[in-house]
Amino acid sequence: MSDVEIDKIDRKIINLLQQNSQITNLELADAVAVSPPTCLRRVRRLREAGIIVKDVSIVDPGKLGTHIELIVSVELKGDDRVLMDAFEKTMHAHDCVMQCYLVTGITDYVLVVCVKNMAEFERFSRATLYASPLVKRFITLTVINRVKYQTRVPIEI
Amino acid sequence: MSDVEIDKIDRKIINLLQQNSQITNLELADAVAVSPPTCLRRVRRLREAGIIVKDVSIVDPGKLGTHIELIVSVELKGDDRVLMDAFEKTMHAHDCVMQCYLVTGITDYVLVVCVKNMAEFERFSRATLYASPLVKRFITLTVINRVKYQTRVPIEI
DNA sequence: GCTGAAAAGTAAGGCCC
DNA sequence: GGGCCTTACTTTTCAGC
Repeated sequence: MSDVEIDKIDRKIINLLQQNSQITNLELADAVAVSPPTCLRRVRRLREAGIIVKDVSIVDPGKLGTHIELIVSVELKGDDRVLMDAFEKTMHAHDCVMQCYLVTGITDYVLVVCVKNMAEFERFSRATLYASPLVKRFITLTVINRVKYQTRVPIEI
Repeated sequence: MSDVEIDKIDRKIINLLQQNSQITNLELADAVAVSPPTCLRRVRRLREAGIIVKDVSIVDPGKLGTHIELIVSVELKGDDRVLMDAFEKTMHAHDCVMQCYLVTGITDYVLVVCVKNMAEFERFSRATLYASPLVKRFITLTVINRVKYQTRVPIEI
């Protein structure tokens, strides 16, 4: 949790691991010009500091049968933090909610939802959005095409 | 590219790798109850088929100094596919665009943008949104809190 | 033909400098 | 922070079902 010093080499390591976490420690060490043990120590430090959260495989949902992506804009009735916590907990509980953002502007929450079919979305919206005393209304946008999807956070060297 | 048969074991493998791609082949093989070589062959097949696209480290942007996330809703003037292709190319070219979705509904594109500060967003919007002959108007929502961020696509076993 | 078993190659991770 | 060595995982080859 405590702030950790991040130097140029660390940033290079983060950038490379964000693009390919399968890279071997030897290749990584070579790319950032330090010895393998040093590189390993740095990577471990970044993990322990919670800067590198986890390593995951990215899957192409289009190759896995039918799936629909939706973007839902949720407008709230009020700003009761207790109700909002409950709402956020519900979002965490539902696997189909890929992303959930609390925002300022013309709406309050923006969700990215991934479902197998509209029946599943119907069930989800009934269970969470219609059911919530906090939700005033919501607007659903259907994703035609996921033009860009990048997990990499831009980091300046 | 060609469609590949995906059975229950493959789906289990995908689910596990989506949660942790650092798992060893031995652990993975054990978890899905096949031998390590068989497991390795299956993982390789999933990669070659483009189902597993890549492996990445997930970083906590909050731990890397200042950063602002924005959600931009872009409304177009028309639906000229040539201009849209140009717009999408621009989105790919800009590192700060984390996600870009083409959608149906009250808007046309939804972007998730990550910048260091508002000056950077200003530059980005001038270079891409204001500059585009295709963009009618856009609405910017500032992310207060990234409530949920999941890369895992839900897969039924 | 696909799966599991054993062996060889290779990288990770600890220890000392 | 870098070099060496042990350990363990990956990965190929081969035999069996």
